[in-house]
Amino acid sequence: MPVKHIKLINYKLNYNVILEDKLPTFESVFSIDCLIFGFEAGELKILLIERNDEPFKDWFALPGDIVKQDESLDDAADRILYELTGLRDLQMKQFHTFGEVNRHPQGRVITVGYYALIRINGQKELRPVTQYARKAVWHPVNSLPKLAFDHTEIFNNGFSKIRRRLNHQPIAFDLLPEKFTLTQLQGLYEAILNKKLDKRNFRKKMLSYGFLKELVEKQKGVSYRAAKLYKFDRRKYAKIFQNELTA
Amino acid sequence: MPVKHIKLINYKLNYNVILEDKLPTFESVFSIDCLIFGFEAGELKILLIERNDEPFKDWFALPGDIVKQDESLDDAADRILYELTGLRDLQMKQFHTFGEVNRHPQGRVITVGYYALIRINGQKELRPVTQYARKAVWHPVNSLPKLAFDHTEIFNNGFSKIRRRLNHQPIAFDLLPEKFTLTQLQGLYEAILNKKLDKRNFRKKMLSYGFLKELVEKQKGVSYRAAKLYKFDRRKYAKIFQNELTA
DNA sequence: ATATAAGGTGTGAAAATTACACCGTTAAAT
DNA sequence: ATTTAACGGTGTAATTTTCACACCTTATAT
Repeated sequence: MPVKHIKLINYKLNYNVILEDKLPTFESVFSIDCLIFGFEAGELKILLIERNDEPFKDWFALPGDIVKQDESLDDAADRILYELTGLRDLQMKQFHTFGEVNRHPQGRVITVGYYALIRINGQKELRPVTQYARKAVWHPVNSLPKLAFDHTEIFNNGFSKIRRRLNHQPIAFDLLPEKFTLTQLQGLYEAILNKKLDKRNFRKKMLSYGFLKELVEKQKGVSYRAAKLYKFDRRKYAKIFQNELTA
Repeated sequence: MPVKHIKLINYKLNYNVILEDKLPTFESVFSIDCLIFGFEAGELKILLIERNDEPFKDWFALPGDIVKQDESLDDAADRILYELTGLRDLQMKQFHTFGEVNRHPQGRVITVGYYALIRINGQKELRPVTQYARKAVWHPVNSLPKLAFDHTEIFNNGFSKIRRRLNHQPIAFDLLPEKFTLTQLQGLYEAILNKKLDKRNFRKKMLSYGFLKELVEKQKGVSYRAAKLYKFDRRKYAKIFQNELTA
């Protein structure tokens, strides 16, 4: 839900007026929008900012901004995400570029969508560096509010790509703590794919890949039998993947 | 091989001089580059233009140009391909956006890569509408010359994506004539994947999908037993695909 | 001790994948 | 008429992968 709903209902109507009155327009720029997924309390979430400026002041939006003249897209993505959320060093990847003529009210803006999957770390604070984002928050993907601009479309496009990628690449591990249980892993797959999976088949298959390292350590602080912890072994994965490529 | 090799060896050295002397520079623009695949004489080919202007005059390049202020990326892709090659109505799709700072000598150019797979039609002439391309030619992917700008990288990126897509989507049929034999289809798969496939398994599998329509008509003009012709049945495919999605 | 909550395990049926070789048909060349 | 070159077309068995399915075990809290 938009943060200030009543005000915003009138927003579209006053659009052109507002723009002509107050906002700068520009000829043609690139921007980046970031789709950052996290996993917390069994739920898949994305990172949104609350906008502090027109247009779409007070709306939720994907963290995004304009690419500078002298930075590559990849560099811009890193900088922008940092400025808007305080998060750094994420290794985002681009998934699609959105170039409809009127997708942005202030001018021609072509935006490149980037995504990353990360661990939500209770410690790490989300604090925007610029004033342009009032704050950054994690929001469950299952109940997203209306987003500014065409960000809902961008989200849908990126999410469906990630869903497909999940079956081919080990992207899920980026969302989990370094040490995790198989049940946690399964819960994550279920959250992304939005369907139940069979426990025995899931475990059999995951272990059969051979890139999970079983740890001696066990889960702690649970009021039931503690589960074994596992790690994702990047080295083993690289070997397996390499073989697949050369086969 | 570049068209005028000797001249071009010195090109990079003289680069800045040339630019400062003659060429316009610009702040920041979007462009489109098109990767158009065709299949002819058992070989996979892409469409290249021979550049008529600096920079990279006389080099081969992917058909590409700058997006106008008032056209969407998809529309721009259609227009640009038409202007440079005379081809129309292709239904291209974007595959990646290239945004390194110095990828273009004249200024900051971020380019969106689009691809399409089409039938090479002996009848249809390739004739560029603008002078900026001297001509457009089909070139086998297995012996590409050095390309202008970072177009070799763009080609590699797009080609590897198409290769992967081949196993999930029926994109091959766009490259064949409407009526084709199973041997032709197999040859195409082999050309794209760059490996031999087993004839019996290939036919079994293709037919098992249920989206090929066997025609009464047979191949003509061959000096050996004529093969059955098949058509790709989009309606059946849509049904099958729909079921997969809803399952 | 007992209740609770999740951990952890195996088998059989069905489907998909892989490897593999020969005869048939046609047209052109002799 | 015969031969030759070139491709068309077909089936089976072994292996691997996928899928459906249910119960006992273990740790903790009461």
